[in-house]
Amino acid sequence: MSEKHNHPKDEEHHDHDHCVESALQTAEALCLEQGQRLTKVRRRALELIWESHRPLGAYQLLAKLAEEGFNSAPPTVYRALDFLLGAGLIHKVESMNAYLGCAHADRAHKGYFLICDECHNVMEFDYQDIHASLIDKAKKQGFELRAETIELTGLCATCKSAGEAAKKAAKDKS
Amino acid sequence: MSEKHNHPKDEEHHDHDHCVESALQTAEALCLEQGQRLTKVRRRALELIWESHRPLGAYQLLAKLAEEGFNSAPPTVYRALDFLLGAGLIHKVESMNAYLGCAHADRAHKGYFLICDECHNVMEFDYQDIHASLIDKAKKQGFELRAETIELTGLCATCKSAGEAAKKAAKDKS
DNA sequence: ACAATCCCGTTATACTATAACAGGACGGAG
DNA sequence: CTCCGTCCTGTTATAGTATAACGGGATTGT
Repeated sequence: MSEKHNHPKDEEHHDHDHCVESALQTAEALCLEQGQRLTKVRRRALELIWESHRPLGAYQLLAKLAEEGFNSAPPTVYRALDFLLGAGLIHKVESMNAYLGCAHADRAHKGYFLICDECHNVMEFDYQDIHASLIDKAKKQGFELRAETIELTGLCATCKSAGEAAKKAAKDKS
Repeated sequence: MSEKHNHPKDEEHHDHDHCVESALQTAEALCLEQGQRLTKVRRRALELIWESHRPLGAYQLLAKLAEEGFNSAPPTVYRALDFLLGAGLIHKVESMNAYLGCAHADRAHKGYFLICDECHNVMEFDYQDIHASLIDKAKKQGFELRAETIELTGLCATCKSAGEAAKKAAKDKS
């Protein structure tokens, strides 16, 4: 029910290139299906977002695109981002002003995130029971739900143990 | 378990001045208890946020403060906001870059929001069972939770029925 | 080929937030 | 009371995020 995503450690465990490629394939299929155009900028933007191991800021992405000869003005990147967001191919992490490849673009889902304050890695998880509760809850208020922003921040397991180790070392020293 | 908050319609139903006053009292008590100083700017900022009927942007707040003779440079307002956020007296609505009085500062809670895309009103609700699930979920991943951003956007009951009425009228006309 | 639409280039600007340093107010120790 | 340290504020400058507006070029369907 939960899925690790974009964590550097994962590089050891999976072929990240394959992730990117698969995301691109999904994107192409989706666009074809919906009569949308996955243009060069959009396609490359999506690739770059996926290649990054953590959420990418709009201007970081813009810089990368510029390096490759794309236009370097902000609207370029924001247009691409808007398109990808609209197609459900990426998510915006509101609390970071950053953008992340969507791990489940091929099926209906909502993106819930666990964000580490320390290393800024993000795990996306898909939590159907909470989703159902939220919908139900909103409906009871006569509220028609369109989007959910669920962002949990804190310390990931790795940083937590690193922090505890550092603390212990400092204590031993004193 | 849920509580309407800051909705214009509520003006008919409750004495908003009382809300503001009560929030201020809570704030004073809290600061006293924690040895924090609720200075003039901070106090006035909190009041203005509460007086507003929807989330207030930092620069909107700054403008109001400036009108009243406070310093008009951004750090003034961001410092006040940081303080109030830290004390748990207000929330930041990440998806709007705006700030909202916290309805339950006097007890431990997390702020979950229902945000209307149309009228931009926000209802805060307090949803203990979801909170518990999220904590549990994070813990299972070895993740130590620090903060939660739960923002649901869509159409509130009022705007929904207004929208449907408008649609119907358009249809009748054609 | 034509029109309609969608996409992109470009310039300018709005909006959101923080860095850095100096001075002043406040509270507690002596 | 006064000195000291700390917390708060004033001020200037700048970083970072996002959109408006307009014109031109590409694409698609007819």
